[in-house]
Amino acid sequence: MSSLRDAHDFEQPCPIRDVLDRIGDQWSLLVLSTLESGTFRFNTLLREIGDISKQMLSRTLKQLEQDGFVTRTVYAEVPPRVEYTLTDLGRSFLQPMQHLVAWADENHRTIVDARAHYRASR
Amino acid sequence: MSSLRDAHDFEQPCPIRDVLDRIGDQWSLLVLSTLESGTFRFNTLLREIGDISKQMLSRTLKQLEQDGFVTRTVYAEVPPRVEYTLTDLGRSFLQPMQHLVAWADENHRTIVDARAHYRASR
DNA sequence: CTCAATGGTCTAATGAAAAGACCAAGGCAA
DNA sequence: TTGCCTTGGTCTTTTCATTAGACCATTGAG
Repeated sequence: MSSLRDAHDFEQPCPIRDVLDRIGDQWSLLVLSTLESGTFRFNTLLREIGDISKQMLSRTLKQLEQDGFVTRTVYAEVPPRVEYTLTDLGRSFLQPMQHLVAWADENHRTIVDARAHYRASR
Repeated sequence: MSSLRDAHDFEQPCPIRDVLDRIGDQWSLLVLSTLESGTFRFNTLLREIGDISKQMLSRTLKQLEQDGFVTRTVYAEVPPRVEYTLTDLGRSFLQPMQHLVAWADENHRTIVDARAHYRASR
């Protein structure tokens, strides 16, 4: 198993850095976790997420589709209907993410306190 | 335990979103994982990471210090010596990250293949 | 006396992201 | 028949973050 640090030994495109580059942006995680609860149309996703722009949702979905996390299905209707849903890969990715979520829950207070303490000591 | 999605129920600052906002940027993870292997001075970190700018390293370290992931120690020498090291919190954070790293290793090929397939089907 | 090294900060140029106008196609109402 | 509505995007403009690189104070070495 490689470590995060190996990201700089560019023998090949490094797995972690490659994955984090895609997933570690502003929106991917939020889109993936929204899709966790089912299939969504474009505009529904937009409303669900709330503070993402059309452009970024479009771009993020395109990347996620490209990397095999999400499938895009177009129905030949008017007005058009396009549905997005998680692939098995996408679902499996959310599993390690849960560890991170759990950690965040456990340690959030500590972090908030650290910030308060930092500000107090300026 | 809250889910990633709860990020939008702004009762309080949501743990996950709060943590991801800080940690999910371009550099924090890379800095943290570099510090995993010990204590570093500013310029050494700069060289270790390689493609980060002074400004961003400075800013990233300041945030990590603020959130309690990293300690900053200044020695009254000339030229100045400033050392950065992980706190217990910082080290504990890298634990759930390992799950993500492992996932990336396991699934990287699948992702690369998905990309190739996507490109092929344009 | 000058030069190098450290840990930064400041400024100017570049790149990415957000906001919102715009588009095509057909259904529906008047 | 003339609008107007809806969807899923894209294009353009403005704003914001990031980068590259100059600059700074200090002092020990040559």
